Amino acid sequence: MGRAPCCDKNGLKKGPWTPEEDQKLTDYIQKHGYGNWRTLPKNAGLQRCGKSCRLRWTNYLRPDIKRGRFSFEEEETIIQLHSILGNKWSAIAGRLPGRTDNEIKNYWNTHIRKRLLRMGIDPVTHSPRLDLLDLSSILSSSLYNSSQINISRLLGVHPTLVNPELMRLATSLMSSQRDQNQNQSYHAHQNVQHHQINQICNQQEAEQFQYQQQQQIMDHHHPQVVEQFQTNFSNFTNQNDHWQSNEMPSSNLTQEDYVPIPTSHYSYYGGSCNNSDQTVVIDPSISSVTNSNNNFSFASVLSTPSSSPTPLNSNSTTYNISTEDHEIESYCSEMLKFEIQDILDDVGEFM
DNA sequence: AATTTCCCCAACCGCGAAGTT
DNA sequence: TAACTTCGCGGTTGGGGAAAT
Repeated sequence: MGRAPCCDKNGLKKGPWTPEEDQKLTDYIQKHGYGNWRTLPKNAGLQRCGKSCRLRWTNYLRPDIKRGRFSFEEEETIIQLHSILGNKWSAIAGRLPGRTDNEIKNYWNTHIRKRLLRMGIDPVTHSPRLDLLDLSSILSSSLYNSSQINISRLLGVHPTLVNPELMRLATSLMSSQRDQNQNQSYHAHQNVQHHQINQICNQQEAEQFQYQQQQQIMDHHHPQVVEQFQTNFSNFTNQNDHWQSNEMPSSNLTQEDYVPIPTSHYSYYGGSCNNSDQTVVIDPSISSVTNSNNNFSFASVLSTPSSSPTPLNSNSTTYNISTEDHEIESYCSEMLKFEIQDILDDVGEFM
């Protein structure tokens, strides 16, 4: 309903805070608490609006704020939570003691998001960029009979930014697609979707549903490939014993903090592919990956997404990669290549 | 050394939710 | 129940420092 008058209309100060202002605000809050933000600046002798004071306190002056670079564990937690919550920065911040929503938001936009893009992972959906595209519908309309598919041109991506294995996978998928009947079992698929809608019981699942629909396009058109992807990822995690299911990350997360992940879309964690199952799956990516380089969780960047309004940047953007960024990125890239290669092998056998 | 471009992040803005009268 | 106030959130902006030219 009503809106608080803007600071401008009252001639209040805007812009960067001075040390004197910081001191006044800190002193006042330490003595009286913040109570009513609207009246606080007047009482504290500040020519600021309450909103500005609140922001300054919560994002900068609060004594429990942790400063400095985000740790691997914090990054992992952010990515994991973002995959579940989307751009709910305050909710994510609530799981990261000492970090503010603003700080996490900034860090996401300036570091993590770019890194995921470089790795070919959509920061909105947390899925490999390829399956975001609904390639089947794009290609079936215009390039259905083409033997050579220029994926990078279709995506508007510079070829060097596309993992060649992903390119191969896309081509393979499109080749198999060519032989399939577009309308095959479509109505059965719709019934499954309807059933799933009825199963959606909480908001987070509802947020995931839109993405699930995209995934189900893949499920519908390429169930064998999807199943192989699952199986391979499961095999990989078992073989390498990387997932330490009893361990928790350094954050305060507990198992109860993780929402059940519906298995109606294909899972990167090796869960069931059965569309009608509603098995509760605890996300194994909460466990750290023990690795000589770092303990960044690969699964966390491939986990179940939620809708997010964050727009994708142009893929043609080039980035400077810091040493630490590069370590994380190269580790994840190697794991991604491992998976894709296995899938390709199995797809080859299947075809 | 000067200028331009890029990048980060503190701060602002607008909106909806929640609370109060 | 409507009108109003306050709070908190997410998206965006722009100043300033760093890097590139």
